[in-house]
Formats: sequence, C-alpha cells, structure tokens
Amino acid sequence: MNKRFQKQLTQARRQQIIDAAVQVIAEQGFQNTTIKQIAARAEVADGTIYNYFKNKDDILLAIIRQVTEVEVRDLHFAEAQQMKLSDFVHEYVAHRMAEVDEGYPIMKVLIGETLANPQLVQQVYDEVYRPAFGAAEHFFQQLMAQGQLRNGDPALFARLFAAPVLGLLTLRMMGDDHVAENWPAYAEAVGNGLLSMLENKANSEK
Amino acid sequence: MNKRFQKQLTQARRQQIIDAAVQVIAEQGFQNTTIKQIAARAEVADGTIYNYFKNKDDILLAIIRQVTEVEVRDLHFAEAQQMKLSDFVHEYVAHRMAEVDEGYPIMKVLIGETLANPQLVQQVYDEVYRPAFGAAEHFFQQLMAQGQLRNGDPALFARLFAAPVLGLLTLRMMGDDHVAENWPAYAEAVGNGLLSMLENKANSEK
Amino acid sequence: MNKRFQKQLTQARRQQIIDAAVQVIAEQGFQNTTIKQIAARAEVADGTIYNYFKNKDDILLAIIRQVTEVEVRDLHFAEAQQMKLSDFVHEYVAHRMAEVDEGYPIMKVLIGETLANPQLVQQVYDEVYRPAFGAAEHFFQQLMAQGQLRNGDPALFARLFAAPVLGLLTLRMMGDDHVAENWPAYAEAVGNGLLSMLENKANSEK
Amino acid sequence: MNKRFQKQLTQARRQQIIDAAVQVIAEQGFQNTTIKQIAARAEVADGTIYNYFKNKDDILLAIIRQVTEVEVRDLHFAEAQQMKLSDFVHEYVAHRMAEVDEGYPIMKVLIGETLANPQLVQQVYDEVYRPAFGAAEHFFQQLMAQGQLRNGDPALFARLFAAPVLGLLTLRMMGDDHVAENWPAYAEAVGNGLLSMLENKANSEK
DNA sequence: TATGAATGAGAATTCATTCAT
DNA sequence: AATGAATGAATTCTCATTCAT
Repeated sequence: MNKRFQKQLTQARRQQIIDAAVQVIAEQGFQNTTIKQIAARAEVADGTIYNYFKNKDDILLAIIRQVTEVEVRDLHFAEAQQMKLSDFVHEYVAHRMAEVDEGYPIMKVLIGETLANPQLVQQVYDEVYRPAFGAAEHFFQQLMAQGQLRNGDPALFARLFAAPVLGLLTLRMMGDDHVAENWPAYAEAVGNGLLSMLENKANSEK
Repeated sequence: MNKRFQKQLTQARRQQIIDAAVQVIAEQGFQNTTIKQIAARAEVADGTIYNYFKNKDDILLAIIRQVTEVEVRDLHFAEAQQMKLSDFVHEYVAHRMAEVDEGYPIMKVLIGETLANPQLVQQVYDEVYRPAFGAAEHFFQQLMAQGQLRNGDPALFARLFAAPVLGLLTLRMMGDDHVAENWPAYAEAVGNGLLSMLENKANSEK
Repeated sequence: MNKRFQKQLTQARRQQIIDAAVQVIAEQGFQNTTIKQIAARAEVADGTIYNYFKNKDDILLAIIRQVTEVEVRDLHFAEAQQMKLSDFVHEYVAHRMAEVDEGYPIMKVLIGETLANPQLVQQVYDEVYRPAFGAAEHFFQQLMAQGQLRNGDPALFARLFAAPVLGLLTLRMMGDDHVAENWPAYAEAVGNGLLSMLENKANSEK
Repeated sequence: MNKRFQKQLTQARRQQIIDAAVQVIAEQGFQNTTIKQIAARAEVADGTIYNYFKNKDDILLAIIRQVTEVEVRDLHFAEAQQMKLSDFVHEYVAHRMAEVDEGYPIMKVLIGETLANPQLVQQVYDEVYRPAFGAAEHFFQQLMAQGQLRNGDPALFARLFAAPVLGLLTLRMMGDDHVAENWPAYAEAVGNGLLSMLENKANSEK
C-alpha cells in the first residue's frame, strides 16, 4: 500500500502552499494578498489551493496553528527540562527575538491581522494564546512549587511575563530602529526586570 | 471676509467625517468598512468624502494623526507640569487603560491595521511613534537631569517603559479575560516593575 | 422637488434591466445566463445591476413577480366584470396562449427554473400560484353563488381548471408542433371539456 | 471469449453511475449537483465517470432516456394487452401518481431542467415526448379501430390526454398541498373528464 | 480501466472612485 | 460644494474536465 506515501505527498503540497503564503503575506499583509499571488508563489494553479484549504481564511488559520505549535512545544520543553527560571527567561526572550529577526516575519502580520479582524480575535486567542498561557501557567506552578517563583497567581505571572516581550516585539515589528539595534540591551533589561519581579526573593536570599 | 468662516465650516465637516469613520471602523475594522458606510454615518453623500480626503487610506491616516496628537500632547503636558516619575507612571498606565475601556476602542483597530499592513507601518511609525518617543525621551532627559531617573539611554528607557503597557494592551485587546478582569493588579505590578527599573536608586535611597 | 422624478428614473432603469434579463434568460435559461450578459443587453455596467437588485436570484424573483401581477390582475378583472363562466374559460385559454406565443416566452424558463430549483419552489408557489389560486377560488365561489358553477370544492375546481391549460402550455413550451399548430382545436376541446366538467347542469338544462 | 462478459460489466458500471446520479440529482437538482458528488455516491473516482459518459450533460440524457423507455414500454404494454380505454385511463393516472410520490422524484427535476434549459428542450422532446406520443397515437388508433375511442385526430387525443395529468403533476411538484392531499378526487375527476371527452358515445350507448 | 490531484476558465459580487448635474 | 448613480477592475471560489500514474 502506498497510502502512507500519498499522505506524505499531500502534506508536502500543503506545506508548500503554506510556505508560499507565509512569504507573500509577510510581504504584503493578508488582506492585500490574493489567492492568485499565493498560488503563483507556490507554483500551483489557483484552484489547487482549494484542494488543500477550505478558503482564504483557512490558510491564515493554518499558518497561525503552525506558529502556535512551536510556541507551546517550547513551553512544554522548558517544563520537561525542569529549567531554572532565570535560564527560561533568557531562553524565552532570545527565542522570541530570533523569531522576529529570521524565522517568523509572519508574526507581525498575524498579530496585526488578528487585532484588525474582530471576528478573528476570539478564534486566534482560543487557538494560540489560551493554550500558550495554559502551558505557561502550568510551568510557573511547577516553578512555584519548587520555590523558584514567588507565590502568586500563575495566570497573572504568565501574562506579566509575556507583556514586555510582546510589547517590544510590537515596537520591533513597527520598525523601531532603536529596539532593533540594541536588542541585547533590551533583552537584558527585560530579563532582569522580569526576574526581579518574579523571583522568590526569600529563596534567592538564602 | 468670510474665508475664516469657510475654513471653519470645512474643518467641521472634515471632523464630522472623521468622527463617523472612527465609529464605524472601531465597530468593524478598517478593511471591512466601506466608504458608503462612513458616508451614511456622517450623513453625507459618498462623493462628498472625496472633497475632504484623497482616498480611503487618507481617512485612516487622519484618524491616526488625531490619536497621536493627544498622545504627544499628554507627554508634553507631563513635562510641562514637571511631573514626578512615580506620578507619571501612575497617570500613564491609568490613561492607557481608560483608552481601551472607553475612549479609544479605535486604537485596537489602528494598531492591528498598522501591523497587518506592511506598507502602512513606516508611515504610522514616523507619524505616531517617533514623535511620541521623541517627546518621551525629552521628558525622561528632564527627569534624569532632575535625578529622578537613573542615568542611562533615554531612548531605551522610553521603549522599556512603553513595552509592558503596549503588551498588556495587546493582550487586553485580544480579549484576554484575566488581564481585563484584574487590570488594577496588572497596573500596580507593571507600575512597580517600571519604577524599580527606572528609579534612581541612589536618589530614592536618600 | 424632483424626488418623484428621481424615483421614476430609478424605476425606469430597474425595468430596463428586467427587460434585458427577460430577453437573455428566455433565450438561454436562467442558470446559463451571466450577469455580464444581462448587463450587456441592458447596456449598463455589471456593477450597475447590483444597484437595483440584491443578487442574481433577486432578478429572477422580480421577473416572477411581474408576471404574477398580470395573472392575478386578470382574475380580479374577470371577477369584477362578473364574467360568465363560458366567457371566462374562453378568455382565459386564449390569454394564456397569447402569453406563450408573444408576451411571455419567459414563462417557460420560469416554470422550468422553479421546478429544477427545489429551493425556489416554495417561494414561487407562495408568491405566484397561491395568490392566483386564491383569486380563482374567490371568483369560482362567486360563480357558484350565482348558480353558474356546479357545487363543489372551489379549490379543486380552480386546480382542475388550471391543469389542462398548464399541461398544454408545457407541451407547447417543449416545442410540440401539433399543439402549436392546432391550438384553436385544442383550445376548443379543452374549453368544452372544462365547461362540461364545471357547468351546473341543472342550471344549463333549464 | 469474454467480450460479452466485458460488455455486461461495462453496462453494470454505467448503470451504477446512473443510479447514483438519479439519487443525487433528485435531491439537489441537476445544476447543483457536481460530478464529485455523483462519483462519491457511485463509489467510483471522478475520472471514471468520463469513461462511461462524454460529459455531465450526457448523464442527464442517459437518465432521461431511461425514464422514457419505461414510459414507452408501458404504452406498448397497454397496446399489446388490448387494454380497454377506461382501464388504461385508470392505469395511466395511477401510474403517473406513483411516479411523483415514490418512484420518480427525479421526474420533477427532469421536467424542470428541460424547460429551464432551452438548448435541452428540443433534444428531450425528440427523445422522450415524441416517441411517447408516437406510441400513444398508435395505441389510440387501435382503440379507434375497435370503436372504443371516438373518431378524431389521434395526435390531438394523445396530447389532450396527457395535458391535464401533466398539469396536475406540475402543480403537485410545485408543492400544491390541495392537489397532493386530494389526489384520489383529482384522479377521479380527471379520469372522468378524459373518458367523457374521448369515449365513443355511440359505442358506449349501445 | 481506474484513479484523483491538478487545472484554469469563468462566475457572482464588491466597492473605491468618478463625474455629470 | 454636494450629490449619488454608474462604473468596471479586481477578487474569491467553483467545478467540469484532463492526464500521468
């Protein structure tokens, strides 16, 4: 049987279209990108797109899901590795930075498109942010139990943790040169700020 | 001469259209809003819009400029009032919170639309963020000169200051209930974090 | 005020589009007719169509409504004129024949489209046939009260009355030459059949 | 040689596709039915359809031909059985009734699709109605020769005979509840009407 | 023969913008 | 200046048909 092979081919073609879409959408934004352009970049016919995606929005969702997977996987990885808080902070900030610079220029569009599209917000939040925060909260609870993190609401910590990075990313995405050019300084400042805010002082003083 | 009067009339009509556009765009997003809808809300004919704005994008820019003016004006006000750093932090966070809740639901759309539209980013950054950061930097230099702010790069401080608030706002806009429902706790935590990061310890220790 | 004038212009333009649509649809069927073709025949731009009709189906409904109006109006006219049954039968058959030959080649498409389109059937029946049968039943009740029509269910009579004409029209529409070429003979046969079936024998025997 | 066997297989597969098509088309109408749906129902691949039918329209024609065959076969059967006119009328009306209720919901679509599609009318009339009327005329001539049917144009009789049934069927197909719910009454009325119109009075009086 | 992924022409519909009045 | 009907380019999506395997 070559059903498995078929499935691989299908997956490959799907990924080929997603990759093309990421490129074009990152360049022009989602709404300004036409199916024709995505198809051209993927080197398939327009109609072929619709053999793999229900409609244009479905492509956006597929991209979002792909980005999310990485995000949540990272958090689970950190948890599984029993990472120290300080190491995790360092890792997390560095990783997100890399995404913007190289890996995921698409993120700018995803965040923007989501905010701009009231009908999309709920769906994206549910599929991306909720699971990510859920994983983060779980990880923070573990750290709290270990005494690494000061006691408090893990949900609040998770969001306080994400906020400055998200904010800096946003500024970065908007083309703020100062943030871009001095990222190490920002990363350090934010990392220190987060650590001083979240660390269990009692513990660290010992 | 009634040229002055004419100009006032023109300004009033222009503002009438902007106000209508803000309403409709805040409800539906920019791309989903038609000129027809804006014209209907403003109670003018479709064609009339084009006597006051070059095209649809021009309306968005006008809105953005208007919002910015307020932002920059606030910063200048803080500077003119010789506000203390701690008061300013409190004011700033409270103010941005109010914007999301009541005053400027349009901000969500503006941020989103901007990020989603790569061609718009540069323009908006130059017209909105650059002047705002410029004013903030100026204000921070003043505070530094007064010894309220620890010595350092005022540009970096300005962005570090804006980042967590911008991040929390983004989460808020995406419908994160925890942020929305515990805003005072977030405001306090962020405020404290910013103060401990920016305050001139030497000064405060005296 | 020229509001009235405006309204007339709008009505005229709407009718112009309907007329064009009737022509093209009668030639090709509804599903095979494109908006582009209708627009071209009406000598307007494609988009103009949508200033007067919500969508393509809406054009079909407008046509159907127009045809119906005539039908129901005829029935009310017959009733108002206190027509004799035999005169009415003659008039009715002759009239419907004329419709097929000259006035309403569109009817063929309307009937066909309706039957072929399960979603359209209910709507068309409600808007066209129900009122027509309602008027017919009312007229027949009047005739019954006058003793011209034998006693019975007026609803049944109305449908028995319409059936052979509708059937012959269908054959005619399908291009049956014998029906087309011998219409007078058919008309007489059907008329006699209907009269012998519906007439109050007691009355006519007197 | 297994050529005969091959041919049987081919025929069976063809019929399998026709049966599937009848089901799906009866449910949704012809134009709303896709080759994909027919293929899925027939449990074959899309492309396979094209080994048995030239194109989509060809499937419709095949269905029409099949229905016709039954029709004409019935007429020949009646002729062969030397049916009495009154029995035939009864049989015919009952049979057509059953078709609508249970056996051939596809007929509604066929009639509708045909009328809606001017290019199809000629072909269908030639393939379906002409042979059917031919057979009917032949049968009626036989009845005439036997003195059961009054003298006259058998072509006219054939169509006069079909018209009211066709008309009632059309009303029934359009969802007329009164016709549907009182079918026996209609059947009897139409039967009686037809008999009184066609019977050889001289003969029956004897 | 059977498959079903790929194709791409073609359709309905939208809407920013124009321009005659 | 104001109007709003007309425009038509542009877009998403469908689906009959083909063809390499």
